[in-house]
Amino acid sequence: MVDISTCGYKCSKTDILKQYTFYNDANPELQREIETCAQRIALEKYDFIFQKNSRSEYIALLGQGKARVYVVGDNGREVTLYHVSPGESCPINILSALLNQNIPAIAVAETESQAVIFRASKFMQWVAEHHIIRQYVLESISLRLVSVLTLMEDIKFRKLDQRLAEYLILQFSTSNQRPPVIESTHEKIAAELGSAREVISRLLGEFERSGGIKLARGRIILICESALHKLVEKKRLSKVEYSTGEASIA
Amino acid sequence: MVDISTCGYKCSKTDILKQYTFYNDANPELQREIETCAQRIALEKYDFIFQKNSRSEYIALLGQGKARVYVVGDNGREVTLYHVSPGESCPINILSALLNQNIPAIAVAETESQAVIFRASKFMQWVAEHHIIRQYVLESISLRLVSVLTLMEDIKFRKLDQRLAEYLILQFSTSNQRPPVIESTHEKIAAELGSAREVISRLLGEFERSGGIKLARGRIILICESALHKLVEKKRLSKVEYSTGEASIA
DNA sequence: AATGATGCAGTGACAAAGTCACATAAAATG
DNA sequence: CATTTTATGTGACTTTGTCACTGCATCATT
Repeated sequence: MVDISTCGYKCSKTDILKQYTFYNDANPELQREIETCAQRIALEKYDFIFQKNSRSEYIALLGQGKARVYVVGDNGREVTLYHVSPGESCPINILSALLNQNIPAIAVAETESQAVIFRASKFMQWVAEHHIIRQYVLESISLRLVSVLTLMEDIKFRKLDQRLAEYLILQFSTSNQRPPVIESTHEKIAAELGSAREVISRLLGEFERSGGIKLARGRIILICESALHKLVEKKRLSKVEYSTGEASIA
Repeated sequence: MVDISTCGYKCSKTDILKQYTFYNDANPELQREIETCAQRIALEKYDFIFQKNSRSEYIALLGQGKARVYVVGDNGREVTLYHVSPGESCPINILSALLNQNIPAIAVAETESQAVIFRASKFMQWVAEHHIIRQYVLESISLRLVSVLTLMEDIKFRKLDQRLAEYLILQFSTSNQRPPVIESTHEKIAAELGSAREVISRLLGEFERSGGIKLARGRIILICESALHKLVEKKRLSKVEYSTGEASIA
């Protein structure tokens, strides 16, 4: 656990809160109340934020760092549901805390992180009293619900090589090295995509042989981005053909 | 579209609303307002309730019948996300309507159905003003989020034969015939489980050969329930072993 | 009763992905 | 530099999905 008193940089409660729209849009009175109720916590890399089937009376908002929310199967395989960055929130946390229900997933800090937490009861009161907070909660839930459904579609309907190529392109794009590099293991990539390590290794091997990337231990180097793009585009004729229902609310 | 004026049985707005806890728990004044704002609609079997990427300014509550909410892939394969029965609600509908966002799934009436609808703006107002409504909305969202995550785990981590056997047992248990019968096609079962028809056919063939069921066109007859239970139990040692995180809000 | 149309189920060959049991190799540690 | 840990490679096999069919039951129409 990081000693809070010693960390001065980008670490005050308000610095964290300022990254959240609902705080910025709140009236000064509410802002002051939010500040007062916020408790600071620090997380080290790989700290658990919540565990499956546990309960929490706190809602956490990340100010720095990144969290990964995922589910695990009996065999130890994982599927990453989504990542939470500063300014975002986690509906699993919010809903479970507000309703005091078992948490149906796991969250860990992917990096050293700074956050504030609120008692669920206090937060629920704000949800009741302030349209801004209510809107924020509903929007963040909706956002993640959509992303989880998209993930579901990806997992069921898209080929793994396409998803992997897409993932690599995205990760390369966040690299500041030249040529772009991903510092990760096959194991971690498998957990991201909900696959098995061996399968990822095999596919990466193919990608390497076809000249798109170069593999090294714990590192993937981009050689030819268009080769990866070709993999993603392969078979992607989106069918947008609706049968017309009779009665409908939409 | 069924002619509303001619249907007398179990069809008044209040009959529908009485199946919802938030209505029953509401004060008389709110009850009256809900009744006033509710508009009746009738749905025939296979009517679409909402389409993917459409929008709706209405929130629908089912009073009779059943709806299926699902996603479809390019190849036409489907995954059923959940079913909505009277007294329940659909967070995809609620969230999309309240936030006026694109609907990320499809819903159809599985049977002839009766429902009431509300304008989203009115409903949002109730969410703001009444704790009962707010609680209902959050609870129903949470319920479905958990069920979708459970579905995700099932899809990724459990073998199809186990899921199928479990599904059959559940369906047989709702049959009022002796011996129990499921009136459905392999195609529909595949859509429920997010698999392909051929795969379901194969597995059902195995189940028949091993004496658990008897197959007929559009019909599955239960022969030996314990044979199915054996399939479900096969490999199911739930691992409940937590690694203990350092800092945690739960 | 014969004719087709339609929807449902069965099958065989193959491809994609997951599983298992290893071997090997690169870093990290002492 | 020897040992341990962690990451990766690989082959054999199972499960699931895909494709291209075939056959068969049911229903409606001659």
